Amino acid sequence: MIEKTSAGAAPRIHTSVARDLGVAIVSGQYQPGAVLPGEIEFSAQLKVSRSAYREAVRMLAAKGLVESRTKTGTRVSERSRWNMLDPEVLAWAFVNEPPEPFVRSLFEMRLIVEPAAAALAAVRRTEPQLARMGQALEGMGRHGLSTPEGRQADQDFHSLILLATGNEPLASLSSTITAAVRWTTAFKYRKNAVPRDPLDDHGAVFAAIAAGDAAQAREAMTALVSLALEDTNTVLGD
Amino acid sequence: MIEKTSAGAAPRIHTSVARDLGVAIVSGQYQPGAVLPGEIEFSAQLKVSRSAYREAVRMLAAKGLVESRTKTGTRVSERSRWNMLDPEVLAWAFVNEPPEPFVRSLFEMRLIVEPAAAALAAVRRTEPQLARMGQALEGMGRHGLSTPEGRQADQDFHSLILLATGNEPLASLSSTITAAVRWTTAFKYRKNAVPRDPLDDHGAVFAAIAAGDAAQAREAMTALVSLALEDTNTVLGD
DNA sequence: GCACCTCTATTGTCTGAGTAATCGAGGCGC
DNA sequence: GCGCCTCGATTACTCAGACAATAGAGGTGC
Repeated sequence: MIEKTSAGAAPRIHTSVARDLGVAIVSGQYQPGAVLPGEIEFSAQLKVSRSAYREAVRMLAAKGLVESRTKTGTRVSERSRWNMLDPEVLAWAFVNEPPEPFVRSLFEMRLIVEPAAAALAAVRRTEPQLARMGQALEGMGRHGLSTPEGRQADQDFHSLILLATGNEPLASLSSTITAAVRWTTAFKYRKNAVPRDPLDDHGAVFAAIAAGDAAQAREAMTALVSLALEDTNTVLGD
Repeated sequence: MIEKTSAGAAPRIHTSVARDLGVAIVSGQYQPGAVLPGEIEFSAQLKVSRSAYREAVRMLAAKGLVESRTKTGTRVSERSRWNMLDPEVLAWAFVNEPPEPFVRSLFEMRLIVEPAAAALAAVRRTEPQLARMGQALEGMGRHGLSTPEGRQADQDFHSLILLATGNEPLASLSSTITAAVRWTTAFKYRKNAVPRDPLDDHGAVFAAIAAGDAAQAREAMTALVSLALEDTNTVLGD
């Protein structure tokens, strides 16, 4: 839950190279099918050793962004092979302003997954999980979404619901969805379009989950995400 | 769609080391929190160079399975950080018989995602996509699920539906879900529990999508996955 | 007992060399 | 001319060895 992001992260070269290349790829700077310069040339150009460069490429390959073959070289994979659900890939997609259809797609996915997850969580959540949801909700109310603490609490809330489904693959979507929540929220605030206070919506979801009412939880979560999508649409000028 | 798996794949050392380690981790041979032996010792033990070993570790780190820190060493991450939706991780999970709750979780996820995807596909699919779905369906009927060709057609069918949603993040679940379809089907047949012919179920989904009937598509897909889950339950002895 | 310092073990980074696989060109037979 | 085969060059892959940087452990002084 409490992800320590920037603090203790020692800057490792292969990681930053992977990040830079990854951002360049997902933002379209390298089109799918394009071949990267050879290892020796490219690593020299980036002012890093071949080993560090190769490790970076391995990371990108593990996320489906590139494929390396002897003689052919390293080429950018087709978009359909990209692992868009990988939290890092998603984060890279939001470094530059992502295309509007992509943001809508994320909300569409949330509208599919989160209501169902809320329904499952309503009947499966344990007491400690419920307590932590309450704490997150309280944190949202206390700090507000304009502060990092409040946003963290928001993400925690959504994450906890997915966790409470007791479904591990579904919980893996947690990092993806919280990333989506994080970036779209930041996006909205960057545009100075501060929407309604979403605390009531979250409260309704929490109440339904606390009551163990699956149908109500599904409905409340649907409303929550729909309203968030509306807000985003307003910002995007729909 | 047509994934060339084993054919032209040259065996690269870092890939096979990553696979072996990945399988060992997801099958619980290395518990979360456990630290792997040091690079030098472990790479020597595996009879590979340190560079190859490090590249393998970078791949595992990219999938969230391990975390490396100086001095601390490389340790297996908490399960909640694992990228279970990564196609390779999922494949690794099925190398050894995965725990039963995990298989159920996958079906639960399919039950959430696929009906919604079918509904979207019904209203968004293009004619070429519909044609390819028809071909896949025909391929299933012609070869049957006992042949690799028939199973491939089955996976293609499900994959095409996710693709036809026009939702990129959702389409990323395609490889995950087809992997789930692949392994559970193989699992069932390995147990010699050949179930009903699922062709009619698929036909109903196809018809609804062809007709552009979203509600009907959702319903038919729900029925399809539910029946598949029932079959699996029978095999698992529920 | 506590704060600080040193020391050591471990990953991170770099360099340079040699290996293996693959694609394309050129030669050969028909 | 056309198809097949051989050969060579290009590229990623693998290996070995060295040094740097960092974060813990353990000792030291107060």
